[in-house]
Amino acid sequence: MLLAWYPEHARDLPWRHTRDPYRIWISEVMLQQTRVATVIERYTRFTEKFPSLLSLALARQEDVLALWSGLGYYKRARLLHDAARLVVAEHGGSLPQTAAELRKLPGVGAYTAPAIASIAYGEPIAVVDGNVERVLTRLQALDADGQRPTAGTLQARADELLDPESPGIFNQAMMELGATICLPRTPLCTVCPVYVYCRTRGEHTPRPRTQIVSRQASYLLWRRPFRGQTSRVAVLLVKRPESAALMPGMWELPELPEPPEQQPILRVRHAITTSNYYVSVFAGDGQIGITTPSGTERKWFPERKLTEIPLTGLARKILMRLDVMAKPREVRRGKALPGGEDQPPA
DNA sequence: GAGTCGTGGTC
DNA sequence: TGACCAAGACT
Repeated sequence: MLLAWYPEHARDLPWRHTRDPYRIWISEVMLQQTRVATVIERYTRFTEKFPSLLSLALARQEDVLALWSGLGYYKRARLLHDAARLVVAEHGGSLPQTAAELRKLPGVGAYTAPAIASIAYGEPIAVVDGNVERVLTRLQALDADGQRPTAGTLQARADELLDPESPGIFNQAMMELGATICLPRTPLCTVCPVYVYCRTRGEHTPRPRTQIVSRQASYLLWRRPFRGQTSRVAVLLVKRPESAALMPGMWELPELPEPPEQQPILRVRHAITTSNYYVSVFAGDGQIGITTPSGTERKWFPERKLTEIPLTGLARKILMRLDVMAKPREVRRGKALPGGEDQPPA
């Protein structure tokens, strides 16, 4: 029933048009904790720039991170790059073909290994992601005792249900069901293809979350002509230390310890995992001193270089809102965005 | 096993 | 507006 439902209702996604294990791998890593809609555009750009595992392995880490900028969880990009080099060095450039072997690659965990193995190589092994967990928990009332089922229980139940003839399709169908029908808040039980088998019909206790705290931050946007050319503008950026726990080695605007006595040119809210940052951006002109920790690299970047360096998501957001940085080309419907929409208030 | 790591969309 | 949360991995 699920296998019959899937072809009719599956979304048309770029990575469903390929059987290239490398591309499946890229898509799975990008999709980790990241929405499909966000990944689509990034996947396309990434695979255009790095069309093969070898091209990725040969790339500089900075160029990989630049393409990842804004996607979040930058450790994924580093581990992906490390894994690509490892595959070239130790596996002759071809991905391992079993979940057990794939699992040994950095960044390939309990979900991603079976996902690649089943989708790209047809190994009969079930995936358990957030969707599958929710679907199974509801379908079989696995939290009837008030406890969330363990990973082992979920994997066992999923493997029991798996169709060994079409493991890749089955796995994607389970995830698709969770993503489009068996939704977290309001499951669409009336159109669910497995409604008659469902023990709960949507009852489900969500997992507890860690609390969000609010913080404030001020940043400086300092622009000046680039190499004396009045037609080109450069922006001052600082590089986060390689030792930083958060976003190491990525470029951002200089942060101000205190908000200066002037009106900000932009206010934005930016959520970073467990913190909500209320950010003010001030125009710099050399009057506002910036004190960066010793050893921190500072550099003036011309506008056109900004797309080529690993910026933090917040820096990208600020530079795009203030029209310093061009927005990435709009793909959908071929409708070019008129520049300069979403202007900040004066 | 719980904390941590980013971000943008949605309601 | 603010809380929720997405095809998780790692420590």
